[in-house]
Amino acid sequence: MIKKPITDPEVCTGNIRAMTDALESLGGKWRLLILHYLLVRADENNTFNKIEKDIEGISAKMLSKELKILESNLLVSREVQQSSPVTVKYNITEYGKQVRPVIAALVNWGLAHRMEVFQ
Amino acid sequence: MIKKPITDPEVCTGNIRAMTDALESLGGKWRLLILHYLLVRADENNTFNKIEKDIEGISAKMLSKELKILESNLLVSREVQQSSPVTVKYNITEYGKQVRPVIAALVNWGLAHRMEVFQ
DNA sequence: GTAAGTACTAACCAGGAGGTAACTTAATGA
DNA sequence: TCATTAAGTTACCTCCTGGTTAGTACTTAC
Repeated sequence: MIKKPITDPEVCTGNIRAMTDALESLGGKWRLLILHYLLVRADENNTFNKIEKDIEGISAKMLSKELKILESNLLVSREVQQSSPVTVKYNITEYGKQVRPVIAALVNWGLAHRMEVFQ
Repeated sequence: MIKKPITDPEVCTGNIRAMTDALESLGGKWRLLILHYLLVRADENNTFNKIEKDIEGISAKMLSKELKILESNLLVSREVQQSSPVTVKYNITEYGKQVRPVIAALVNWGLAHRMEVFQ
């Protein structure tokens, strides 16, 4: 029930910009799904192929592209492992873990919405 | 720090579906901005033209389309007022107010992200 | 030498999201 | 009579997202 900060016009325009920023960085079909995947599997050996197989429906092209963007936004780390053949390990960064509340809010809303709309 | 529900594979697939649902219903460039607008101005006289003028950059076409979708998802109410010319009042529903945590999470993340990326 | 595994990349394409501008309908007021 | 206002709608266009299919570079195993 934080009334003042939300209704204050100045804070509001800041909030709108913040939300636009967030939608820009986290929007799209795959980005939050990838982050969710890596969040649940932090510190596991999340290689490119493993992620591609586990996230239903994603193509190599999209995975590669989205991982690059997430990496450039410091949300995901990329580590080449000198095995043979060379594998690449992706993990969520400590900073990236801050998306947890966003994902939690969406998951909660999604669960409640399914209840509401489909009885 | 809810570990069990998040790492439990069965709950996880449910979570993924929930998040997909949420992204489907709330995704896109305008929907959350409209909901944010109506959330801040609950019970005000939010007519079509007023919303169109206040939300920077949105066109009548997009506003009309998105409001229809939000209404069909029970997030927004539409009320025709018998003035002349006839005006239409839009408001967020009680159910729609449940998006508040989603918006709050995005706003918080957006603010923090701006700090991180732009120092 | 060839097949398979890993991590991509390139080329091509379709659909849809979203932008722009003009038009509609109905009532009112000058 | 003409302009104005509110709430859309329609037609048209563009660009981006994302899908599909191949192909590349490298290394090891057979």
